[in-house]
Order: sequence, then structure tokens, then C-alpha cells
Amino acid sequence: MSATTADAERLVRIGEVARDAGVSVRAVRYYEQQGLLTAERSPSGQRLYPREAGARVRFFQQMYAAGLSSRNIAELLPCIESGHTDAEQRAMLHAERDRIRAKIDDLQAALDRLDEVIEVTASHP
Amino acid sequence: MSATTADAERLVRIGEVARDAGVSVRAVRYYEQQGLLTAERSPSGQRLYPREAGARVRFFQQMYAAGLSSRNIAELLPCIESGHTDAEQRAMLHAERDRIRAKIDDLQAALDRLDEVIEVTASHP
DNA sequence: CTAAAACCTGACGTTGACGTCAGGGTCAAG
DNA sequence: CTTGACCCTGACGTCAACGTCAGGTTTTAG
Repeated sequence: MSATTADAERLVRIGEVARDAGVSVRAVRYYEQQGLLTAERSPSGQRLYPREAGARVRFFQQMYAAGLSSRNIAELLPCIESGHTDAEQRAMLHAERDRIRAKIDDLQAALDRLDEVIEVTASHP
Repeated sequence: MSATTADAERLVRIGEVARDAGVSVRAVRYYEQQGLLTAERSPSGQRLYPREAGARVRFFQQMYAAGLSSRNIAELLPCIESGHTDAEQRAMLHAERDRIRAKIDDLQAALDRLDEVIEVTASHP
């Protein structure tokens, strides 16, 4: 009830965002440089983030882990925030999805090969 | 029947291996440099490979795609060829298998997130 | 008030799997 | 015989997501 204008102050500094997301401070600055993240500045110039910043950074990590580049993620963000996509964005989304699917299949195939090796060599200690 | 000593001559040059495996000639030379591949040499110094070399290179590609390094693959090869492993090798094999499994899960999670975005934005053209 | 902890801006370093260029042999075909 | 197509050995270039160091300001704990 008392939270309409009062908690706009609930801002955190970069170190907390980094710890929250499990990445380095350097990484968070890098994301800003890549246009993935923006920050207010304190009078002395320190970055101030809303508390959701940590979750946002974890999302970046998830996308990076899936093989998306900073550029891809940057293109992805407006789609999420606006809920709207143009033709080019839809094409990108589908291409990335297909790429990830293919990669999962590749990984599964590689996993099977490794398991073969493990099984065969398990009987010959 | 006539193939006991006669087809040791069935050797191919690097370009054919590369085409066969779908990689660059440079890549094949790189694999040799990493100790993954050995080649005979013609009198003039050209590399000569047995015809299975293409399949071998495709195997490398599969492992690279799974995130193994040249070093990992190099450690893997003797396990395959000898069918024997020591403790360190078994540890590596298990570690890599677990890593790949975890990566598949990560990719699946990322895929789900992407699909969410695609589904949401599909209704808002 | 002071020292440690955290932040700032550059800017160069790292890593791996190649790409690419330089400069030069080799080999079947016409 | 010469023109391509293919091969050779270095050796420097690339790209992305940070790591790391330098040199300096700010915030916090005591």
C-alpha cells in the first residue's frame, strides 16, 4: 500500500548485482557496454541498479550458455519487453531456436559416443 | 581376397580428407599439430592419409561441438584405441560426460525460455 | 580519522580453433 | 611448357566474453 513511490530508492550497487547473479563485476560492466543493461548513477558516479538486475543478468548467462551472442541477446530484449516482434526479429528467434535444438541433438549424439567409450573401457580396467 | 597387402596404397591427400569431413584443409593440419592425426608423407612431402581419416575428423568435430578441447580429445583417443583406461582417464571421461549432460539441460532450459518469448510475441504481430 | 572494501575509467591480456596471407614447391592436363 | 589446382611451411590475425592491472575516488566499518 505504501509502495507506490517510496521504494524507487531500493537500488543496489554493482557488487551486489554480481554476487546475486554469480558473475564478476567486470562482467556486469561488460553487459552494460554491450547495451544489455543500463544503470542510474549516484552523484559520485557509481552505478545503481534496480533489484531485478540480478535476475536479468542470470537470464543473460542462460542465453550466453545457449550460444547466443551479446548482439543476439540485445535483439532479443525488446521482443520480451514489448511483446512485439517484426519479421526480422521473428526470423532471428526461430533461427536461434532451431540452432539450439540442433545443438542439443549434437550434444546428445556426442554423449552417446562418450558413453560407448566409457562402457567399453569399463570392462577393461 | 586380393586385399591383404595390395590396398595399403589407398591413400588420400589432405584436400580429400577435408572435403570428406566438411572442414578446411587448415583445420586438418591443425588437428595434426594437436596430435590428433598423423600422416605419412609422399616423397615430395605431401601428407597422405588412410581413407578412414575423414571419419576420424568428423569424430573430432563431434567432440569439439560437445565442448571438448583438443587436449581432451587427445586424451580420449588412446582410450578408444586401446580399450583401456587408467584412473585419470576414467575421471576425465566421467567429468566430460557430466558436463555434456549439464549443458544439455542448460540448453533445454534456454530453449524453453526462447519458446516462451516466441509464443508470447506470436500473438502480438 | 583512518584503513579496508568497493567503486570508477581506461586499456592491454587471454584462450581456442581456426582464417588468412606470404612465398614457394609439385603435378596432371592441354 | 605453362597454367591452374593442389600442396607445403611459417607466422600473424580474428573473435567474444571477459580477466587483470594501473592509478585514482568513494563508501563503510570501527
